[in-house]
Amino acid sequence: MMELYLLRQLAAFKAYGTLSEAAERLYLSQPALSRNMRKLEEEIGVPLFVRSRNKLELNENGSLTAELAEKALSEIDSIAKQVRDFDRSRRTISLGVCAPAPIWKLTPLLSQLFPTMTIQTEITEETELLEGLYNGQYQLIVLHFQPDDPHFISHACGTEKLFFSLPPTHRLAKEPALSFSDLDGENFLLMSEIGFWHDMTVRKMPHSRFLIQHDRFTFDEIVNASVLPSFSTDTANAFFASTSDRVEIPITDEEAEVRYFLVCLKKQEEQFEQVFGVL
Amino acid sequence: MMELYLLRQLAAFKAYGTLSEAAERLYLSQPALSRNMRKLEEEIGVPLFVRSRNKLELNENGSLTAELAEKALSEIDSIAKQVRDFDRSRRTISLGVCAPAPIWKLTPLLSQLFPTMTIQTEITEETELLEGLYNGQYQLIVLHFQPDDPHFISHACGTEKLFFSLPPTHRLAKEPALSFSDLDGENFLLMSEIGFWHDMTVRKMPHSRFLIQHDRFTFDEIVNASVLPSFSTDTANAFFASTSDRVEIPITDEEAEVRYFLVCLKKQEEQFEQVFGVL
DNA sequence: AGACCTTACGGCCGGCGTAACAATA
DNA sequence: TATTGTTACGCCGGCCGTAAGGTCT
Repeated sequence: MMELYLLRQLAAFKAYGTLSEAAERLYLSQPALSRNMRKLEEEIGVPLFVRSRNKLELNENGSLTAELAEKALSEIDSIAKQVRDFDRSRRTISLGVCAPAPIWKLTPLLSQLFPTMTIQTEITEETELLEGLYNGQYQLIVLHFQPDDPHFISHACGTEKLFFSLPPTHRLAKEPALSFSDLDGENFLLMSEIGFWHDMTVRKMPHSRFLIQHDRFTFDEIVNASVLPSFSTDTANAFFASTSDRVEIPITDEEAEVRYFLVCLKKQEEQFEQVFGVL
Repeated sequence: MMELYLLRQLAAFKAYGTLSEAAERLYLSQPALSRNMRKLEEEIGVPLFVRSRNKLELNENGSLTAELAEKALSEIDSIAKQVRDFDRSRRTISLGVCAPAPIWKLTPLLSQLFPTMTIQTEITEETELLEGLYNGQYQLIVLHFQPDDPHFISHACGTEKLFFSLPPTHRLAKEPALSFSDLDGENFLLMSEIGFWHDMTVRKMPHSRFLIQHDRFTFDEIVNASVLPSFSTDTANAFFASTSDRVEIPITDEEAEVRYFLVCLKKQEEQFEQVFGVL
């Protein structure tokens, strides 16, 4: 009955070359290691070492054994990790979204409907979302359009409308509505991690520069303390009361208003039907 | 440090369904197994079982663990075998031949030149010999023709000439020479394990039947006690003095005399150059 | 009552460390 | 002399078995 500690010790001997060195690395006395290598040799029943009077080396059998041992050991050692990962994935709902807004509504909802599950969210781009839904990385995704893949099932889960957020002193602050092109060329303050909104604004205002802030608090402070234009959305305002004196001006381009769709694999429809029911 | 006996025990529990049954199969007390399954669970750190008051079942984590364990265990258990096989193959020269005669000369020769090696011989057919030489199953093969594959190196290693062996009373026993066709239709006594000679005689004498004997002693006795024709060869006669009163008549067909060639892989030429030198 | 799992307690075997020795460079 | 490997001896932790108890059918 091949014992694991012998294989570990053999692998260490192969790695470190001498019994003394290997024993030290293994936190083991050197005589113990010497004994155990003999034991392994006897157990397998063929010579694994060439023994000079005070030198020990692996022969071909020993090298082969050590290689096989390394492979088997790494497999054994990975078992616990694989099982833990599997367990965690079983207890986790991974939600991939194309923008932050859907998270604000869906996370509390999912937590309530699946109280034993951990809700994990990730903002990334469309292609990654679709791929991730296929390969099981996400159980649920939110897109800003309705996918037509028959393997998916989807349901509208809210809208979001983008506004310019201008200081009252801005030359266009009195306008009732504006288009992207009206402010194209001005520099904007922008949060990072806003999903597709980033790509959209960059695309619609190719002459503007966007000053990316990674920290929400910093962003708010700079917005209040500067005259740089920025963006806000109806959804964001509903969730986070803002104390700034900024003027919010609707954007007339049709891309400035999006409908979100919550999507899951058809074969997981049953698992999430409650969620779709509530929406 | 994942211990193997725990995985073995888990695999047994999966296989037999209850702790009691598994413990019995493992020659282990049932409480010990119960304890150990708990220990494994704690070591991995996630629940592996669903525990009713007096029932224990694997949950999904447990099933996964058991599967991974089975795989890893079979790998571990095969290590010793793999190493023993490797060691044996290292100490063995496998010689594949197309007929028995070359064995008689080559086996003693190889034993003498490689006194620490075991010489293993096998009679099989041409295609297997060539394939076996390629894939390492044989280090040396003997064919009855010279192969032209550039990966091989070959050297003539003797000839063998086939004779009819007829009782003195046979109607053709006085002929100085005969061809296969002269005796086609008669029933022959034939040894098994004679390699290509079997196919050749069957092919050259399609109307004859061949009475196959697997035992040499039986064959000799029947030859002496019957009037059935059989075969002999010059090489066989040189190695094994025969006491029968049979008449040996040369066979005129050109296929009745063959030249043998010893073949090895070119890249192993060095290892066997002594052998080729002696031939 | 019988089958199953769990907890508690004590024994024992196996792997380890210390010590002492032999050989090489 | 310093380093390496081997042999001898006694300790101790961990795994096991027995015994006893609880739950379900």
